[in-house]
Amino acid sequence: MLSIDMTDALTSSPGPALADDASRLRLAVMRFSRRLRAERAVDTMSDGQIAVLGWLRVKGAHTLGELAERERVSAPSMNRIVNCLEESGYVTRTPDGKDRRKVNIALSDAGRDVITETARLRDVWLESVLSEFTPTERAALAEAESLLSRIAER
Amino acid sequence: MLSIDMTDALTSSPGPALADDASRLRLAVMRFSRRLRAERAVDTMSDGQIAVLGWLRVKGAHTLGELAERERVSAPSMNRIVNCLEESGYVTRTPDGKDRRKVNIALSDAGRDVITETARLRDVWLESVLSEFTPTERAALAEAESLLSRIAER
DNA sequence: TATTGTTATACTCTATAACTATA
DNA sequence: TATAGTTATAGAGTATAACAATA
Repeated sequence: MLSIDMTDALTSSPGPALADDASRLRLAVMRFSRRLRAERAVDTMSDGQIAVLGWLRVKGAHTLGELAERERVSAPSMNRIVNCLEESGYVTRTPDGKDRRKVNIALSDAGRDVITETARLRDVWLESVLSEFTPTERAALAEAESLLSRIAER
Repeated sequence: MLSIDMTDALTSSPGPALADDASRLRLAVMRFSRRLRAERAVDTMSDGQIAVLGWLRVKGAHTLGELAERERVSAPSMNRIVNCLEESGYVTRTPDGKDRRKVNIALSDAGRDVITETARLRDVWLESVLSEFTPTERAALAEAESLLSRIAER
């Protein structure tokens, strides 16, 4: 039977070490996301709503299907998120001129304001934690952010 | 040493850069966790169940309250998770000898088998992604795993 | 007929409040 | 009275299936 050394770091060799690294990374990310969720009780926007507004702010208008694919949720789930945002006046729906089946979803002025402020509020806790880290550790987390995003897009 | 894109990097100065880093890290982790969730359709165990079995395997028996605190969920939520695991025969409940209010939850033999196999299945995808990364990138992710765990424990 | 978006419905996970048993 | 665990209930988020409009 295999005995796996839990102290192993990531190595360039394949096998048990790699499987263990994958497992540890998965568990760490899941715990982290739950911890982050525990900090969001102060505001009223869901993870999905904030992710969509943040994405629209950076990348501009997208169709519902594009947003669903981007956030890795089903079309009905994304529709529900967009409905909430529209009711709040944070996004607008505009039928596409060329393909009238499509609907372009864009950030309103109110949406732009609220994503800036809400994201700030949600980040207060994480920011305070990061401020206590060393520059080296923060650089490592910046690197990780990039790598995690790359993995998530696969 | 790590190669870091300075337009994205965490810097040692406080202020907007730090807030932006926190925001980006948060969004990346949330997307990653959703992506990971999408890979679990093949099996029937929830994130919480897997996290608990994995923790019990490494750390041995714990009370319900300890597990709830560890996983950052409420006691009723953890109770529900443990109920499912007990019905499946993967954990056992044993009243504590010294304080009869407490209940020790321990991995059964079947639980030990299933966590080993299930974790392996769930890690197949992530492992295949990691195998295509460079040793430097994988070292960065190992470092991130440690840092994310530290943050989650705050 | 295929695709985009939407609605209807049900399921999972989570939390708060209330309850039981023990300290 | 306080604490550990459990039960009852409700809310948020998600998915699949079915439907409508357009290509």
